[in-house]
Amino acid sequence: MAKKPSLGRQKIEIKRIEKEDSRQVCFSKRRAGAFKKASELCILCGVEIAIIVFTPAGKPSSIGHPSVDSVVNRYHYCNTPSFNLGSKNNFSNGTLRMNRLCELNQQCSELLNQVEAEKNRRIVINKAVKAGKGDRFFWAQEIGEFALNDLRDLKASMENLRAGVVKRADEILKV
Amino acid sequence: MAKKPSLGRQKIEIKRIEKEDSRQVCFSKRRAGAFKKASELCILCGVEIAIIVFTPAGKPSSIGHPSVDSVVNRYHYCNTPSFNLGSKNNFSNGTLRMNRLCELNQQCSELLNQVEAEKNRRIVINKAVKAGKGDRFFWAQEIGEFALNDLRDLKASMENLRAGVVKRADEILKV
DNA sequence: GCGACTATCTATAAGCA
DNA sequence: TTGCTTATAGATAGTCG
Repeated sequence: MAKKPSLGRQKIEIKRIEKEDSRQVCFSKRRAGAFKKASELCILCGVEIAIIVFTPAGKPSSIGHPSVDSVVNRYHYCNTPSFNLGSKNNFSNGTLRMNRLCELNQQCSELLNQVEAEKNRRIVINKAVKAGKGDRFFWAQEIGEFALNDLRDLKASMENLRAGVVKRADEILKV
Repeated sequence: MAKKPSLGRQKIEIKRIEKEDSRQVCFSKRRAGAFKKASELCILCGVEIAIIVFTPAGKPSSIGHPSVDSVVNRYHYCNTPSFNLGSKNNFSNGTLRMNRLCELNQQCSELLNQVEAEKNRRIVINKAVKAGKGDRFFWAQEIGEFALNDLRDLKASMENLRAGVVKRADEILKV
């Protein structure tokens, strides 16, 4: 009779794969997929891109157009205020520090944007909830509470982060 | 008569998209896809990864875990002959600073993940609201508004954080 | 670890809001 | 730019060799 050669692709949860073999296989396949995506993005949109990844075994693996180094250099260059360029040979500490601060700033900007977007979505949902007339939504209630708890944690994390930044900045200034 | 709501996804050739608008849209969507893939690879396989890409407009955009810089540094370290190790002690201050900043970067990454998780939950809630069509949802409404207030606070915190980072960065540059 | 294969799952092109 | 929808193209989990 008919056999089932394969169940086909199964849905998986995005969390660490515990089985080492599976993790390794997944890594190989997805790394290839990621590199391909990068390549396509590069060709389709004519942009520069670089990916650096470390295998589970800790070996570096990378791809870049025109090259990893050129992209990384351009990245550092872009994150370095132009008036620092004259003292390029002074790169040592200040510039590295600056890069990190700039990056942090950039990430925070992105977070801000996301929060803003999320806020707007909340407004929409609120309106929907008001307009709608639901019942038998116990499960939705649970979800709502989870989300709320998460937001509390998130807020706390942000506060810690801010405190850390301020403190660190103070330390730097003392030097 | 029957209309054609959409032809759905069309096959495209992997070559530079000439139409500028389309190229820009494609870039935005695929960059998001690529970043997501990187994030999944990172979580599923527990590896470090960084992507640096420049928008068609030339602006740098990046993602990295634990941070772009830490991955780039590790990459350089791996590609750097050991004779650089001798001057380790020269990094005394810088290294401590770097570690601290890396921690902050990591916190930022985690926050990003949390925001992402929140976004996903929102989608679930949204669908739930759409799917159901009952009434008396006042509790959900409260939750929604509470969350909204939290988001406002969160946004304010982030703005302060960013302002602090920018200010400190400026001060450092003056030195 | 590397391909091959299949059945699914996921990403996304196109068009519009 | 970002979101949403539809319908399809592309990626990949599970399995075998």
